[in-house]
Amino acid sequence: MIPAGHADTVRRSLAGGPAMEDTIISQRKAKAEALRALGDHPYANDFTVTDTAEAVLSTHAEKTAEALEATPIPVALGGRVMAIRRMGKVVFLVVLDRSGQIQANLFQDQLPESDFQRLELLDVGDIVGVGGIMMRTRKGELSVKATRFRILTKTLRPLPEKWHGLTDVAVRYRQRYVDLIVNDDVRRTFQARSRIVSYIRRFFEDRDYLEVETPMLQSLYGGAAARPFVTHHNSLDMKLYLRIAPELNLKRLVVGGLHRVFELNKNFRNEGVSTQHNPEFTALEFYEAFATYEDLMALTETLLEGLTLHLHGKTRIAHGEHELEFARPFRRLSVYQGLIEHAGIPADQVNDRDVLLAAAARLEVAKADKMPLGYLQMAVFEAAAEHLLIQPTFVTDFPLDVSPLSRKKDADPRLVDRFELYIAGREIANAFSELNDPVDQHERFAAQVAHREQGDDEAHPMDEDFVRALEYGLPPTAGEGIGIDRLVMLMTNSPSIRDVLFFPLMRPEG
RNA sequence: GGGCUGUUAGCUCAAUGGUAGAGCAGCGGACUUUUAAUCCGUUGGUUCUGGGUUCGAGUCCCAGACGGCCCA
Repeated sequence: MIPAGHADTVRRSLAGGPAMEDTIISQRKAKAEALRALGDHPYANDFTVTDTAEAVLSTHAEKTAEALEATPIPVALGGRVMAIRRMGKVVFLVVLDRSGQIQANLFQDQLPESDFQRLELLDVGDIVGVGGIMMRTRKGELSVKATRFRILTKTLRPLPEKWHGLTDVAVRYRQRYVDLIVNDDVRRTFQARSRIVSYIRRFFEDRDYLEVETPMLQSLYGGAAARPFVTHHNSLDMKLYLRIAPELNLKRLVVGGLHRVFELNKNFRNEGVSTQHNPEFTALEFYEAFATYEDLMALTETLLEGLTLHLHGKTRIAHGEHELEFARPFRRLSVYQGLIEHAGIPADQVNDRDVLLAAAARLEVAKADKMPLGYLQMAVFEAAAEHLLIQPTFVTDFPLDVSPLSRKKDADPRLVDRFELYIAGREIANAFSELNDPVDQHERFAAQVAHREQGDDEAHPMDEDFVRALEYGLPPTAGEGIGIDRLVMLMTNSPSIRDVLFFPLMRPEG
């Protein structure tokens, strides 16, 4: 039995603290000390785990109780106790490991006496090691008949209630470790995220792309229309920006002869927080020399169709109230077509400022009168069409104004060879044939600087070194960025970006 | 930034302006095939924080903190 002195310590602590949480913690600390008194380390690391729950359950799924008894199958599992059902001389545990849950059956007459006694010091949430053989219960549940049992890590805090779990979103995000323990779907979402990232890496590696990493800390930011975070380097005493995109550095690498590169990494944009936005987010960018934006549409279709099949075994998946179909080919819609079809702009007036302004007013677009033509066209397009683009749709042929890094269309220099992929009403990808004319690039930067001087604080800054790189010759190249968080949201049917980020940005706890 | 809304035991939730409760968890006990085990007994509260109104505030008012939803 447990020495009376230590059992008393446990009981005495019941009289304890003013708050229940403190009482529970002091009770459990007393249990940890009682384990020590019995010669057990309450934070042991010498239990050898040879099996996982999912593997043993699936391997022996077909075996009958008799077969398991005739041919004993030894297993050793380690995991967290999610439930304890005490029946006197038998105790049932639900143990959760990295693969899933399994029941362990602890019969008093199957265990060393000391192991069975340790159950008195066990709480839900503790990490345990269980050794034994596989068996089936009377109800047929494939489970472990324990011949060894140890508490490997004594926990001090109680888990949320087993039935309702943890639902307070603020606590779920701040204490994601608890969320991950008790909410299976959260664990599955992040497992899916990992599979998505790994599939993408393999996809590009298989196509002879080189994965690279370029700086997050930059003395000059660029590659997107966004406001940056600013920081400071102490010993160099210089202002630094967190990158808003890796685009310009990746194109420098293509200039350097790395003709197929991708980077899958973080970007930082100084903007608000919403169900679609986190200031820190993950993006894939890839660049392929001697390719065009048309080639990238085909590549993107292949990537997403393959990814959907890989994850779901089919190309049609549920997302919120919609069903999304990822089978190739995806719909194509030019910006002009969108203005005509969804904003009611007559075909011969898509460049008519007054007609667009009237549409903007009708669609309640703010500050439309101050916008240059291309910005106005996009604002009207987004207000009228964006939310209608549920099935994967390539929006093509963007106005030059809003595309300072894209190649002009040979057939119409007011437009560029660019597309954005919309799915479920949201922008998922942005791609274009790269502008590689250094003189044109310099002029585009100058135009952006002019926009900035007129108050557009998201306008692109001048980057003289990037122009110099182009002067050495960027081969004809197409590049694309894909928002990984938003892609994971689509693939895991998650309504908020916070559901696919382990630790979304939060204000500090009060 | 604006509007609406939430915060009560470790967790999930109740409570006409009138003694803050339940279930789960915890603690004591019974129980050798349970499955949200069951049964008996029982502990536990800065009602987010600070003011105010009131004989009396979890509840009404004001301010603040931290969330959520919608809008910009």
